[in-house]
Amino acid sequence: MISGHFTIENNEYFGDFDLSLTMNSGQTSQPPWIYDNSKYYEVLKLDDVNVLVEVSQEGLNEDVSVNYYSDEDVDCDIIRDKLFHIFDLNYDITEVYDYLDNNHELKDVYKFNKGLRLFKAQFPYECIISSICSANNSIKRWTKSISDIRIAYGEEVKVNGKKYHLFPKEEVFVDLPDTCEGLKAFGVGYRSTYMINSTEVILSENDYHKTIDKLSYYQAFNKISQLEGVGPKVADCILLYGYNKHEAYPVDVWINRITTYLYFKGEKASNKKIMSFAQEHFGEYAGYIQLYLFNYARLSGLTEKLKPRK
DNA sequence: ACCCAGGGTTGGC
DNA sequence: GCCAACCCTGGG
Repeated sequence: MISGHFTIENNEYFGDFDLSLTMNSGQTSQPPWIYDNSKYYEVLKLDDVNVLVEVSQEGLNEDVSVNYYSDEDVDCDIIRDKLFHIFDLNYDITEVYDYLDNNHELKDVYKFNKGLRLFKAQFPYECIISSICSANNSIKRWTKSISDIRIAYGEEVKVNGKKYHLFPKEEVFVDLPDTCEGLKAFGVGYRSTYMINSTEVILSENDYHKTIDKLSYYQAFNKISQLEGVGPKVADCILLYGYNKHEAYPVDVWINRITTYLYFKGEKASNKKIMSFAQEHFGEYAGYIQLYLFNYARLSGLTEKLKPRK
């Protein structure tokens, strides 16, 4: 067993980063990593080598401490690159801060989101399944389903006597015992057929993920929407968290209420209308603004205020 | 015991 | 475009 350590310092990225806030903000890319004794654990697959990372940070913009463990030799720059990708640390987020500052509707938003970043999936596929699972579901429930599926079917890595799991690959997923029925044991309900059928479509293409990567946001949206269980909201989540397309603006009930409250004087608007408004108005900042508005509403008490009265 | 809601999508009209 | 139905767990 090989192990090593490095840190990510604040001056290596632009803007703010808060690991815990990012990890626990309910983004549909994946469940939060395993949390134990103030540290987060996840298995990364790097050039086909499994590496367990142990990541911690004392608070906003503090040094991020990374310990890693693997059976094979790994270059710690590759681990660093992967972590930068997952937490979107290559992105100069101060552009978003400036945008918020210069738009009076969004003035209060930043102070509830200090250090919040996109929490991107290691593999687009895990994001697709997580996002399908999140539809008409609660955060608590879909994250448990996904975690349990990983433990049951994902590749296992053992470090210091403890077991960790990757998300299963497409090939494993379609071959699950009893496929759809078996999946239901994890509390995913009717979404199990969506998951399996979509996986089959992905596998039937030559390199599905690479194809999506190369497409523009708009083209990618149309293609990903063809998957079963993927409507407009889930499609945008997948594009944002799975394929790093920042123009996506996933519209759920809350984003609908918040956007109409801030920009439509509270008048009712369809999700479709809100989506196209956001893309024209926010452009490449749409994804972050959606993330920040959702979290802002959760933390500021705005959700209570916007709940419809019966 | 019953009812409701959860970061929606589907299929029917 | 609008509307009911979909599974299932946790909480009133």
